[in-house]
Amino acid sequence: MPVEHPLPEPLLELVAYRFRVIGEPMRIRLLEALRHGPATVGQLAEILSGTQQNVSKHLGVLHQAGILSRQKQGTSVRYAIVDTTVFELCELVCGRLRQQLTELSEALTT
Amino acid sequence: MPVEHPLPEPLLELVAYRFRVIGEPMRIRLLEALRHGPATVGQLAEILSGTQQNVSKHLGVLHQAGILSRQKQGTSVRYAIVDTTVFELCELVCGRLRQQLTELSEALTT
DNA sequence: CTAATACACAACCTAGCAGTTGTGTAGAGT
DNA sequence: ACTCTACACAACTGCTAGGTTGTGTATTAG
Repeated sequence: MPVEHPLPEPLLELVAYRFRVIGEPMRIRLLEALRHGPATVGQLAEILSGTQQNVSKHLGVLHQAGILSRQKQGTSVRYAIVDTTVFELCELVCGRLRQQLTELSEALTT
Repeated sequence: MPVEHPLPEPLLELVAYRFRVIGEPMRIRLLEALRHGPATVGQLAEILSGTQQNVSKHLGVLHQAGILSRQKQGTSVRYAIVDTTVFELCELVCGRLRQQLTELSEALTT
């Protein structure tokens, strides 16, 4: 069943919050980095050239939103993707953005 | 072709910005209201119980992002959806949220 | 021309969030 | 016990953006 309209206010807040969680470049980069497999905070901080605290903070946000899973391994913590729909979301937006850009360039050249 | 990884920084910013644009309850409500057809600023302000200025501001953001079209009709301005992918995005998130909630309630009852 | 309508723009206040810095904590090695 | 490593938590700063208020602009009616 499709979602009823209008959306109830609490669900509305949740949906908006979910979009805002993904609406940060750093967090998208973290999701991209985790796309090919789990990684620890330190690994991600090194790959993305971010501070440990900042990366940990963003990972915490993604974890609390239910997008990532957290697993302790000794002193390390491994994060992994559990909500793969985020990639569908990103590709939908990417596709639409490229469509907009091509339309714009066509409008400029004609 | 799928988007290359890692995403280049400018595209990353655009994608993140697009998510942030949709990541506001008021704007989602505006999109929902426009789902069944175009409407003017005044109509939307009345339907959603918002001030004219605030509604106009949010509509401007959605228009600048290429999600809405703007058409003057006398003293009124009619906005309409041009990017229907926003609804796919919302339904993806809604579906995922409901799945999370059911999983959570199941985990609580067992 | 005057007035009313419908909308957008600008200034302001404020809340929220990203990023940094400092500190606390838990596990592994010596 | 001591130390190092890896991570999280808390406090602080600065910026961004939402909401309100006030004002400007264009169109229509009288």
